[in-house]
Amino acid sequence: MGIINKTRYAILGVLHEGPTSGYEIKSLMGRSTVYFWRESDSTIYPMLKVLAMEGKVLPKTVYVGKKKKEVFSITEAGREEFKAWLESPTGSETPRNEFLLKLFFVADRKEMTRLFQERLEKIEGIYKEYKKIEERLESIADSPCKTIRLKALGYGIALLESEIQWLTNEIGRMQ
Amino acid sequence: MGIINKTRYAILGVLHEGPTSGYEIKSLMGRSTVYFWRESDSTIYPMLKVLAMEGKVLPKTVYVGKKKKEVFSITEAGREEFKAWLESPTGSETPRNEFLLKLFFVADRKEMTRLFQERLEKIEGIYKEYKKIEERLESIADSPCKTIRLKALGYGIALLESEIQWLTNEIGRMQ
DNA sequence: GTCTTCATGTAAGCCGTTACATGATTAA
DNA sequence: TTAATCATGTAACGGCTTACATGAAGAC
Repeated sequence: MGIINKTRYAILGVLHEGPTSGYEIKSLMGRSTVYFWRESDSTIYPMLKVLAMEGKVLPKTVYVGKKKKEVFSITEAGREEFKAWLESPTGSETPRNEFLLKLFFVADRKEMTRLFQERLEKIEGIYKEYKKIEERLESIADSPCKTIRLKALGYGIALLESEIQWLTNEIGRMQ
Repeated sequence: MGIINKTRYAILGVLHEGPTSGYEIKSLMGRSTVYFWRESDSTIYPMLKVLAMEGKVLPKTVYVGKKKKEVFSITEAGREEFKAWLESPTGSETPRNEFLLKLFFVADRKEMTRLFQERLEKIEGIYKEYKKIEERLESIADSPCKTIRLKALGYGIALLESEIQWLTNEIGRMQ
């Protein structure tokens, strides 16, 4: 029951900040939300059409030089739906974490250490990416949006840091 | 391509520790893996049949009193597949975290604080559950399995603790 | 001229959830 | 005797991923 598909909110969220084309949404997500919200290539264009039919977004054909683009802007109805989603209780993610599943079944310390090491390497990579994004964000001009984004990013970074610390500590102790 | 469906490993993992019926797997998962690996009601029985056809598990009809049960035990082939999975590189979870998506789009501090509060309440609930499970685990007899499970649980607890701390700190600062 | 990026889609197929179904046993 | 738990499934639908398709503009 109820709406399961949340691609619409991700799209409305991007459009909330200004008119954008499907392609731009795609590449923007590839640069920003990938780590916590990934959309497959093929989801965005059809969803934009659905949203347009529902009157939540307004399409407009725009020419950049000779290139044609469909640029979508959010409508009042779209804003309302987006706001309602933001304020609605957040559904829990479907708990499917393969790493934790393995951890649960692991039978000896050696295998556990290997799992921890693998995990550590992975999240250290993500941590570095986050730090890069943070640097880029810090270099742009001040704005309320910037402050909030930095806080959101800081949240992710803080969690990664404590995980890295725990894992490093544990791996060290096990050897 | 490749195998996406990991229900099989969750099942093999349970059977790895001893013969079990579909119903028992279901209820055991409901008590233990729910927080990081949820299987829907209807996935387990069909998967057991598939695994039986593949020769990874061996079904056996057992009577408990007058009650009929299908009890499955893992075969050598099943053990091998399970071990191969445990040792294979862990695929990253599909990143779809609605909370972080909202956090990314949130436009003002008030809404952000509300999000943090909602999140805090939720993970405090999970934290309590984890602590209960930990207590139960600590009370049973010592075994290598127990030590490892406790460690895995400790991992989850440590992460939750640092998240709770961060959120509490941040909410306090914002008011 | 060729490669990359921009730009927009369709189609097949698997995966998973929800709802639907059934029936026996045991505890209250 | 009624509710809960044990016990085992089927079917429909929607969501998401992968692969497939197409074509223009600009960079090198």
